[in-house]
Amino acid sequence: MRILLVEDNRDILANLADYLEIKGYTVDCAQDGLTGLHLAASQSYDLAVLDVMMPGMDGFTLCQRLREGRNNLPVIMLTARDTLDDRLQGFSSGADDYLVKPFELSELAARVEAVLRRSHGGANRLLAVADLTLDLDSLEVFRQGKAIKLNPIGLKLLETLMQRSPSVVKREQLEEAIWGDDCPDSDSLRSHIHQLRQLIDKPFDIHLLQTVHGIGFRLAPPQAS
Amino acid sequence: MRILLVEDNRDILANLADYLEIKGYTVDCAQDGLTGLHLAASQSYDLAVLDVMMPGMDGFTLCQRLREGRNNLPVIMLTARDTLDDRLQGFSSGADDYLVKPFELSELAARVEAVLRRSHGGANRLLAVADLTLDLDSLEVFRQGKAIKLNPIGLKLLETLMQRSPSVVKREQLEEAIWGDDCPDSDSLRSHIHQLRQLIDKPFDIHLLQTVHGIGFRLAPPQAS
DNA sequence: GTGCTATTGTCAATGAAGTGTCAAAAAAAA
DNA sequence: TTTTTTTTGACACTTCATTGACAATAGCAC
Repeated sequence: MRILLVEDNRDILANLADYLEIKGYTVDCAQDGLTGLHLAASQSYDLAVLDVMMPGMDGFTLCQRLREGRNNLPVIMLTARDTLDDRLQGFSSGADDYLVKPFELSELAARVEAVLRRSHGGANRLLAVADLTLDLDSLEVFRQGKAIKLNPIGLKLLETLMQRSPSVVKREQLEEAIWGDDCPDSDSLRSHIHQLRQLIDKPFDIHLLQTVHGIGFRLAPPQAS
Repeated sequence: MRILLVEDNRDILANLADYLEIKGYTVDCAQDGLTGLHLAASQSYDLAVLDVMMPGMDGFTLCQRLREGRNNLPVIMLTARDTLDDRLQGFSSGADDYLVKPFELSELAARVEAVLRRSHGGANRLLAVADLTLDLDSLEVFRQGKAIKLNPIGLKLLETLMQRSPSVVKREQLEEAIWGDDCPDSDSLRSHIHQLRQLIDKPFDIHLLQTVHGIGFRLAPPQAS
């Protein structure tokens, strides 16, 4: 696991770096925000630990830059207790966790471990088909970066289709996935498929939700196997 | 607060002792491990600060003896920078924290404060979602630097939502988190969610507490992945 | 190709279920 | 007691699921 550590105080920096290395992490250090940003851009890290108070680019700004440019690199912020209140409004910069100075090193280790667990092996189950994604934990649906709001049934339908993509899913299988054993009399599956199409396909050029006449439906880019 | 300080170098010992006493602690000193052990056995301390390199009984051994004999006296170890193995051994012997020489006195004070706060109070856990924070020890809630006062149920609700953020938390999970197995007959969860919204979302522009119809609620900034 | 039939797409309306809101009663705490 | 917290019920409102009707399409037999 690689950690990027940005902290302007040389002693604290050395202390934290030593400790994290003892814990088995590979640590790269920077003493100012700009250096940290460059490192983050040129290297690949699993986690960034940023001090808030730094000359030049402060931790908040650095965190925001990281969030803009790269994929979601987890961030832990270090902040002094007496500046906590004033700076809370800057906390929308998107850090994953915060640590108030002074803190124990073991506390830092616990946070690092927790954040890494959450971001890596964590319960972040994400389904993706082409440019369509479904996060099974937050139940957020995105296509081409746009958020899409779905009903519970729409979500269940999409989940089933995505999990089996690009296979065809039979109507009966879809109905069972939604209603279990007691399906409604008339086939209201049609309506739900229609509604799902309206939301995930209609606003876009490429249509992913395809009908296989007499059998069922499949979710896949056209002419894929 | 009583601190036991064990350090063989007379000058350093005096320096540290003076500083800690200025900071308001009561400090007992020992210049070797055996004396330190006797003091620890006969007196009652809140914290021990031990040098690693000492003639006779070294800091590690002393730390282990302390751990064997007495209840959990918190220990901070002082170790030289160039001895990495020492540090590893320090943690296996059960120290709560350690400091690499040379260090600033203010750094020592910070560690002492942190260790004492944890051993007396709880761990300093701070949950954060966007600009909303919840300190699990003091049970203080802040948003944009403003303090927010919450009921016990509101706190429990917020804690559960923050811990799982940005995942959706099902109604049943929230109800179980609050009431355990015997939930109230009617769904008073609605009222509590409503009240929580009034306090943490209504006064602000960005609403964090989102409802996922038919499923539950989630605490997250809108549209964020 | 033509016509027939089963299947599917489309849409609006209905009723059901879930939710937001508020205030008063009940319970608990101070 | 007084105060705070929690529960409950009522009502309005939103969202959802289901249904039925009709049009459009695909597949099949001829």
